[in-house]
Amino acid sequence: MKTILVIEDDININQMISDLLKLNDYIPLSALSPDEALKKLNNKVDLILLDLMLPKINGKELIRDLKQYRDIPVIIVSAISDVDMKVTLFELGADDYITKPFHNQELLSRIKLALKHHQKEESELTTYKDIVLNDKEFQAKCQQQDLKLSKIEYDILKLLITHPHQVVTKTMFFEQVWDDYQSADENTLNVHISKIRSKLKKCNPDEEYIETIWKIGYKLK
Amino acid sequence: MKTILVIEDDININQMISDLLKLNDYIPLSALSPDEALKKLNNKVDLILLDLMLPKINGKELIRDLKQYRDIPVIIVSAISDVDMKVTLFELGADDYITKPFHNQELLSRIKLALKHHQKEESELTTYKDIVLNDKEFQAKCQQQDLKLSKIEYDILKLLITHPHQVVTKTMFFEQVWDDYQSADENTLNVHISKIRSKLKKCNPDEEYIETIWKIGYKLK
DNA sequence: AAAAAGTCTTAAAAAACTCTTAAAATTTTT
DNA sequence: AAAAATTTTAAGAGTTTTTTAAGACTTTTT
Repeated sequence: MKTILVIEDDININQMISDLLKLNDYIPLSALSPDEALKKLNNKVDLILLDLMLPKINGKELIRDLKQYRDIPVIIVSAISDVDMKVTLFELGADDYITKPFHNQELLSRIKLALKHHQKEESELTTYKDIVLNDKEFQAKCQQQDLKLSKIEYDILKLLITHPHQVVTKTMFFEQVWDDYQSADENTLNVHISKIRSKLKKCNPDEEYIETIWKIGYKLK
Repeated sequence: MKTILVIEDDININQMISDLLKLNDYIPLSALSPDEALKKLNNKVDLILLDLMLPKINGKELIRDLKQYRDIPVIIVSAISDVDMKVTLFELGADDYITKPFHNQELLSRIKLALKHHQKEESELTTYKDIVLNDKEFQAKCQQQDLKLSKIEYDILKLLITHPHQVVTKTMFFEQVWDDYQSADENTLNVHISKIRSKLKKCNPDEEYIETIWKIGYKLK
């Protein structure tokens, strides 16, 4: 169930959109002003429908503020067909727009599409607890801090995170992390695990991540 | 004046759209079938309006064929509101879609938007921090000063700048900068990076631009 | 409870990779 | 065809990563 924040000052339109969303298995949240919208962001919000209410509010600023906290897809609902403004909104991070009056089906389509797009982008990240691996940037973070892993350390952690709760055997490490697993030494693996643990501990001393499975391997707990 | 190829098997609708485009200072080209469309691509075409005519034609294949030749923005005109299909079309390179029946103004807006988006991507300027690449003049500037890069150096920097914050792997460099990436030598890449760095440092000694990602490649930080 | 086997941590050695510089080879321009 | 510019090759210095090794520690087995 996805939660959608509807930012629209006309209480009737807001109600209408909310009802439509509810009918289609979304959880609507209403906000009649930008301030109210920012407060509602404390809830889990998966997508934002934003009426620009021009010229009352500054769309640029609002989108920046909305996106600052978390990367939530934003669809602009706009009465005007001012294309230049739309371009600017896109540049700022609006993901799509729809002009009033619109067909309900059209709105629902664009919502579904934006959610799928966003999900796809998120899927490029690998996460476990507060650890986030970003392959594109080759960056491992824990508690938003950079972990500064070497390539082998990164590969080892990645293998663990892509097998959450499962035991990753030593053989699996040797096969996947080292090209030539014949020459692999268990001690070497130990040392790398130890280093990863100490780096994780520096970031978050209260959490234990890697569990030793005696004689077999390691797993994330 | 932008040329728009209208692919739509219903001759009346095709005519109607073409008239609308002509009234709004576009040059319409009509195609009633995929085959005809591909032939018309010999003309200068800036944008494609594609009616899916489902299930008669395979949208996936057609978009791939249309885009293969040149990267032209494609807007899907669709009678159905099959969102999953739309997602696939997006993945294949459709840039936007509009569902029938649509308002003329809405169609024109989306065309204008797609053209702008595309132009922006194609536009000559690529920037990162105080580095500016100008493809048309083949000139790289930093702090307004000319960097005097060679072709390979320019290509390397361009590849980095078009992937900000992402790691550009050595393989990516070899594939994109050198035609034959088999013969590529890592040492050669090192030397070019070194030269780019020294030229950047001359321009702006206080900034570090290119970060080495050990065993993987480089990235802009 | 002692011995054996396995694991952890640390530091140092070894290996792998990168950087810079200069000279050789190639390509482009004059 | 010579000159200029670019690209590649090569080599040594420098850096980072990976492995090795040793002693302390933990779990399992006897």
